[in-house]
Amino acid sequence: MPIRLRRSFFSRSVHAVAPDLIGATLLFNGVGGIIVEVEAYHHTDPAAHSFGGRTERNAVMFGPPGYAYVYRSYGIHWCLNFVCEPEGSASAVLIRALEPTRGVAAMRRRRGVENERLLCSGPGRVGEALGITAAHYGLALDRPPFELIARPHEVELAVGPRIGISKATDHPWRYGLKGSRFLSKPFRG
DNA sequence: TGCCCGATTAACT
DNA sequence: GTTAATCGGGCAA
Repeated sequence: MPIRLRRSFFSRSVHAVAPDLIGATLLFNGVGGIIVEVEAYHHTDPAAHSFGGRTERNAVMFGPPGYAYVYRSYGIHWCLNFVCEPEGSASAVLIRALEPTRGVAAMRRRRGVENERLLCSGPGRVGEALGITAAHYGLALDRPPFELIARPHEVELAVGPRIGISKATDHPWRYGLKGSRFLSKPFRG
């Protein structure tokens, strides 16, 4: 029987939650797959959206853990984060890539691509494949339309520096499923 | 109000 | 490897 992740799963340091999400399954309205790549962001980290303090955009990061932080990226894409740690720490995990397992036809339709490897291999692609928008900002992760299922067994992790940022680039806070072909980019080494 | 730039992607050369 | 697309957040004025 699959075990659902509870709210308490997110009541830990973002640096503990992020690697533990690799191998878990993320579904949104029954569509999604296995989380194969994430990045951790904390408000003491200059690369985090919460670094400059609370604003309208990042407000949910300053609230209790276990909720969705959704933001618009480059005016084009919607990216999904899971808020972590005790209330007020303003940290979150960016969901960067999934291995598609459920609702693949729906994801192909939304993305307009056939190649399964390209359906969810990047944060903007995950948002588009799952149909995430600003309407889902602040939703609880332990209730529909979200469903999170614990990984059934331990996995081998890949760790490296985060992608696409210009500040705090040397922290190894990107985590992936070692050897997965669904990563947004390969891990070095 | 205006300006700069970004936790990106796809389509180029 | 390079670049356009596209727009809201954040900050200076």
